[in-house]
Amino acid sequence: MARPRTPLLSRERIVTAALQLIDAEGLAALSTRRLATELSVSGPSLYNHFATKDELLDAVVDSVMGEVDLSMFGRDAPWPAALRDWARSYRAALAAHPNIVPVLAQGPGRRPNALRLADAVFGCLVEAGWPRGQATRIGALMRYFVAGSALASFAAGFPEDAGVYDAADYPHLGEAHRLAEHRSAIDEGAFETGLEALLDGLLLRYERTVPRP
Amino acid sequence: MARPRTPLLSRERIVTAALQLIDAEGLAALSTRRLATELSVSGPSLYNHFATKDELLDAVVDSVMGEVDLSMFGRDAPWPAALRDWARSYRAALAAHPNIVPVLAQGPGRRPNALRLADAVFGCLVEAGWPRGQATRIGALMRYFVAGSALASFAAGFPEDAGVYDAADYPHLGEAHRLAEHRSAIDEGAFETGLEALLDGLLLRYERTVPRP
DNA sequence: ACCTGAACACCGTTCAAGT
DNA sequence: ACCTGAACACCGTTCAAGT
Repeated sequence: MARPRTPLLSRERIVTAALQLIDAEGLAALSTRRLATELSVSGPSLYNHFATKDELLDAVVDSVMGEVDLSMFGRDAPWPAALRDWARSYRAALAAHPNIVPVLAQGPGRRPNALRLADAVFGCLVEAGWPRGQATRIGALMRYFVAGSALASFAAGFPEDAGVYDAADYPHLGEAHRLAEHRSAIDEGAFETGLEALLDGLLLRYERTVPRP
Repeated sequence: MARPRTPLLSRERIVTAALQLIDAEGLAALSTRRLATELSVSGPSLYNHFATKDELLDAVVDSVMGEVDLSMFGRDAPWPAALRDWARSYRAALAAHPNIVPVLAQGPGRRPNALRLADAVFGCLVEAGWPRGQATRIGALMRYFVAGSALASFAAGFPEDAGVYDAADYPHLGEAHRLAEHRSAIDEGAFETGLEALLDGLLLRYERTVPRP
């Protein structure tokens, strides 16, 4: 067939299909050939739109970042409230696509939405009176916490069969096999507890170090 | 040659070589064939010791977990101090092997060292008077923070060329290209700031909710 | 510019064969 | 029990060829 009159593919169509595949079958299921098949196209076609598979994955991550709400930073709410809302929105975006989270390891890179996000958080903190160095650190540590909560989903990995938890080896884990029953509730609770602790701790530091306006 | 008198391989030798390869050249460089070559052995030999590549990766992660110091939990230090020491040791272990961090996504699974670690933290908190539900959450959220700090190394991904940060697009990131210069210092500072904030916040909660002994 | 089929070097894994 | 070579189905990517 060669080149069609109207292009069969676009970066956007490819990214959408890739994310769907990753969501449905996991990161390992995403091969360029499989993805091409899903798009009714031959394997090498993708290389007209992305130079490498890594570049495609980068775009997929950035599309997830694009789902994160940043509007709370434009409403001059107090910074802890804005940070709380943003962290929840960020976590919700990652939790909706858990299989992509390991790819976050590459850092913000050149992804426009990731940079927009970093910019918004940093701007909010500086405007609130945080010194720029502190604002950088706080932006980073909030990202740590959110990314970690999406990556290291705690309950998810505990085997469900009680036999694993030999009492002699793990004296305190006797009921850990029950965790799997309500894993998402535990992750949610741990996230909320950690978020509040983090904000409380940061507020203490703020009162100690930032002069009143 | 077939079977040698004394085995050429062992799980331990394979895990050590795999971690070395991952540290030196990244996760993508670890193929079963490449690893086998590194061990002067033919590809399929590994399957006498691990059922799949995933099982091997699991063992590699657990060996890193084995580097985490847990001795602070046996010294009846106050729980915030023990948690602080443990978090630092945990982070140091992951920072020493950053390329393996994405694999943590699989959760503690059946990895004995990961389970031992979860057990120690949980036990310390329960002994300090935290209700079991809270202790579970706190163990999880501490892991989130540490895993996230190793995964989402904030500064690492910022491109070094200033041209990326068009002032119109990212009004607050004008100096972000300088981050790369001292990325590890920033990550370290963000981790320490977050850790203190987290512990301060948890201590507040402790004083509010846990009755004095 | 954008798609195709053929091709290259490389995967993870299975299996029969050897000792 | 533990290693080997051969084989299978599958990768990411390149490239010349087509419109």
